[in-house]
Amino acid sequence: MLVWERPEPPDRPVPAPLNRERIVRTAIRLADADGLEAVSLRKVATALGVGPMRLYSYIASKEELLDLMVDAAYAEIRPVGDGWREVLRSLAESTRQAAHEHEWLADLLGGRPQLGPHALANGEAVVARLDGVDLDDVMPMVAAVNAYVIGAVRREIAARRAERASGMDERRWQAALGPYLERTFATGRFPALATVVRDAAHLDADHTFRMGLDFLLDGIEARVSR
Amino acid sequence: MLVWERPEPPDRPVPAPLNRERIVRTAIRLADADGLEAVSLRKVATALGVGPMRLYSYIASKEELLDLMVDAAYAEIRPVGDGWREVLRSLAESTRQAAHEHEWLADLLGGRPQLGPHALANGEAVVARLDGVDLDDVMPMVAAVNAYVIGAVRREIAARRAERASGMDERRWQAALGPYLERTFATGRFPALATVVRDAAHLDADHTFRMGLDFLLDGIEARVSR
DNA sequence: TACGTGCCGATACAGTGTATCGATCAATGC
DNA sequence: GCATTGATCGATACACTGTATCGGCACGTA
Repeated sequence: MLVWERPEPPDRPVPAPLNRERIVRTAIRLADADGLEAVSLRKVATALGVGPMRLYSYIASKEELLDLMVDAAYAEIRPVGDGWREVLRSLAESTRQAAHEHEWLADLLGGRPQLGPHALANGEAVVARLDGVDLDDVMPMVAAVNAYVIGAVRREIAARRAERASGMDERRWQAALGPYLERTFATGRFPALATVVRDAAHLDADHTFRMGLDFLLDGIEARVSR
Repeated sequence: MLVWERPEPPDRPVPAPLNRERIVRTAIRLADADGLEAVSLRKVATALGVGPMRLYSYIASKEELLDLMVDAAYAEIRPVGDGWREVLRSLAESTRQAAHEHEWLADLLGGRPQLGPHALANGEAVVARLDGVDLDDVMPMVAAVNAYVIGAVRREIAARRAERASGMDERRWQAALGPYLERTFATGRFPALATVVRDAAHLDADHTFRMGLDFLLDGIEARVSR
């Protein structure tokens, strides 16, 4: 077969100059699309058109890559507003929104200390906007809000995934979980819980998040201006 | 070589009757000793003296094993006390204590919906003790406390691990982290943060946890008795 | 041109979760 | 009592993981 008849080999991904940013962006793209378990050094490397070991010039371990991903996400989390209440609320809401856009964040947030530049810049932005607050109150306030957000977001994303996993539509979810809870409650072993689940008002995710956040901010207000 | 000269083979671990409880207890023992990454189906099976695939008669996947571990841990989390404030505080404190005894809990809490019998029994115990509270307030209150605890405990355990990992003593930790922060702050890019870290009072883990919890409970109080 | 040197990445290794399917054993039918 | 069937169990295998190793290559220097 002559050259002319043979098709050219497909374009290889050009060995573009590598750097941490490109690596992290690629990993985030994979994680956004298919979750954290889709992020392996081999897959990231393949997507970049390089061998797996190439990445080890830029990171020392996979954990470092995950740290870099989280720090990159922190770049999207910026509090705005005036006054400590607005600032903390906006910190919480924008963290939550980042986790909605990058569900894998829910798996990583709070899992390791965040000391990267964007995380620190985020802390700086928050603290700088709390300038009216007593210096000794700043850290506890921010820590409490962050703790609440991390936990709330984890539960929210976990619930979302469970729904999604039980068949793509919400029909099956109710078909699978509803009966289980019905049967469980029917045993009579959880009467108080059954009553609450059956009779109390059910808030959606947004309202649940905001209500908890309001609790917290109200409580902070009571202490800060005591 | 005659039989008499040949040593008997070493005692095999007797193929003790298997059940989920033994499997879960073994997995928890491994996780307590060496962390979650020490829990592999092979290691659990080996510790039980059986082949890996044997476990699949009792669980459908590793995730199910982790779910069972979390549910087993919930058996140790029981709120006590009278009045919603005492109950919620005790829920928070006993959850935190369980995570101190089983650090791997910090990795799993909030990661998947908890619908196991012990988790439900825990919910039942909490809700049953909140009988004075308006029915529509119960879930938001409990959800908020749980969210806070999950986040707070994750951060606390993460910090503890970081210290422990940077050399067994605390010397190296300060030798490694202190200078990094010093250098970072010395750049002048995080002035407000630097001021707080350097000049504000530093609470230990216990006080930080309780302070955040107090914020939250105060805020709940404001709403519940409005 | 010859030599030393540093680095890059192919290969290899030990480990993972789990699908597969042949061997084994109990129960059943004659 | 024996043959056959059926179910069950677990050894083997597979695809994949993170990362250590080290041969070979390119490059800078003598």
